[in-house]
Amino acid sequence: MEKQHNLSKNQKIIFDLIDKSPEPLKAYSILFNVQKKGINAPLQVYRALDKLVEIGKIHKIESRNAFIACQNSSCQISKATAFSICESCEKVSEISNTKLSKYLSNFADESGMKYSKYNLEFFGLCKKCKSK
Amino acid sequence: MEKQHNLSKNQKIIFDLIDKSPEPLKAYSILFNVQKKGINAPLQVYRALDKLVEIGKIHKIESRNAFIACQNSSCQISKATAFSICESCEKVSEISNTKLSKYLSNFADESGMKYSKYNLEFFGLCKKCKSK
DNA sequence: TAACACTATGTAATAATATAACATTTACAA
DNA sequence: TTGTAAATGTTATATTATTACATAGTGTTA
Ligand SMILES: [Zn+2]
Ligand SMILES: [Zn+2]
Ligand SMILES: [Zn+2]
Ligand SMILES: [Zn+2]
Repeated sequence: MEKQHNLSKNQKIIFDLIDKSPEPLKAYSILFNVQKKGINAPLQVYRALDKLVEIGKIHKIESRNAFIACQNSSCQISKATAFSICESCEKVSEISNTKLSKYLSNFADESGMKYSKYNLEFFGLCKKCKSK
Repeated sequence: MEKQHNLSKNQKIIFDLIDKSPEPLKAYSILFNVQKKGINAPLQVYRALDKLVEIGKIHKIESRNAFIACQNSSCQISKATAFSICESCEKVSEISNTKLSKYLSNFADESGMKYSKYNLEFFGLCKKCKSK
């Protein structure tokens, strides 16, 4: 059973915006978009983002400093994320591939490190951009 | 045969600093450290970093906004990078694992996307920090 | 040599991303 | 109702990165 998180007011406003967006959103673009709803300061945005990331409702695309809603039913795998990023049009998608996530979640090397989390970003050209 | 890159003056200064460092360095920490060598402005640092990343002498740790020297003999695989990051002591190592890099380099899914590059960051506790 | 293209440098200003510090309020359980 | 954790509001500031413009070096070729 998945834990239920009742989003607070700011968290809900910001999640809804990200969830509706077809592309990853940056913090200050979010701020600009929610100012009409009474969220005035960067910190209010970053606090909501932090929480939403923590509970797996959104993910941060590290190479882009942008945030995207989880596509895997409120990510049971927020500690195991993989994305594809088109370097031409900047389209970003979350990859849900059982084999891949199993392979990486079980990955171990000789370092003696215990890995509890990973983030993977693939780059390339999407179908559309390839055919241009 | 690997292409030879003759580093320019600023590139060399900045590469040497990163290469000697036991930990990833941030751009402004680099700037601070090279001011005695006549590099005065952020842009001088960022330009050198961009070039060094491009030719694979260093890598950017995206989740930390920091830079580390390539550990794989001037990375033939600067387009296929993997790191382990200790969330306690922040130790970062480059992972060289042939199976892993083969697996990821050959990864394809149904999206029709052609992946030419990836970056993977594993998080966890290093040996030292685990035993505390 | 001269003309050209390309890479690198220097400098100032500014943009974009993120956090610190502090005061207050809300949710909710003991 | 008292305690506590989570969330909010606000101001200021820190950190990371780029724009714009001027100049200088490097190597190639006419
Ligand atoms: Zn997800
Ligand atoms: Zn595309
Ligand atoms: Zn490398
Ligand atoms: Zn450690």
